[in-house]
Amino acid sequence: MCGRYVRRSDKQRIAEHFHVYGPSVPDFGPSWNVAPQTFQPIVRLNRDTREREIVMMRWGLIPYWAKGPQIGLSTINAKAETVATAPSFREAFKRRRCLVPADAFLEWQKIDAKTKKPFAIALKSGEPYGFAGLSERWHDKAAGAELLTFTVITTDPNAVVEPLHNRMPVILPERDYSRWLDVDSSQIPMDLLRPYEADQMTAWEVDKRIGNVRNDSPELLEEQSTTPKEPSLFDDAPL
DNA sequence: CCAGACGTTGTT
DNA sequence: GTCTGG
DNA sequence: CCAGACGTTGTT
DNA sequence: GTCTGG
Repeated sequence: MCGRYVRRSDKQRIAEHFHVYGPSVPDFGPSWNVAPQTFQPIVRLNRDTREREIVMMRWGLIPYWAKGPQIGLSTINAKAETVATAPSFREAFKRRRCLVPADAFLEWQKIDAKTKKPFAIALKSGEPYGFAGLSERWHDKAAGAELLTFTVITTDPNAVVEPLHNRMPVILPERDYSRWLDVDSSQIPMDLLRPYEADQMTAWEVDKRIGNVRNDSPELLEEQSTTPKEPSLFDDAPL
């Protein structure tokens, strides 16, 4: 599964990698430990211009029909096996596919009942990558505002992840970005929902304190962009 | 997903 | 053990 | 017909 | 909004 990830790319780097050229959200810095319920940048097609754009959304998808935001606490992931038919995801899968920029995802390997080791999994190339994501717009009647949320699709682990965990996020190769984002097409890109090529990935154990890093709240994003506090997460990365 | 709290009364 | 906040 | 769920992971 | 269970 994917309950945490690393995004060391700032807005500029993301715009370059995902070829986003148009107007976009305010600047933001990296997040070294992205947690559910925080606002993160995603890439999607602008509904009017059909150009790629970066939008900030909250992690934990709330279907447009939800009566309350509660369901968003358990929809940080969507299973590839059921995403086309599940009531909470099927409409978004057809019409609101997006890419979630990341540089690594974190998995805690279970050693025994009370011990677990955190690992980071990234591309050997060190390039950023995109999770296959879905987004929704939910009308919060209480707050009288629209809330944008997203989820990350999961699939079976590849050979790199299998020793660590029984699920992994769907990561899309660059060549498939366009097809995934093209929500106008009547062709549903189901074939893209598969484990990433293991030969191109690497995993390494990270410091236990990764779980204590709290530098990705919306309030801190602006501060981070000027004074980033970078944990040594990538120091040992065999990239 | 993890980390951290897990309580009450009264006062602002 | 279980819930909440991030 | 209405009421209630709609989700994932991991743990028991 | 739509499906399932009763």
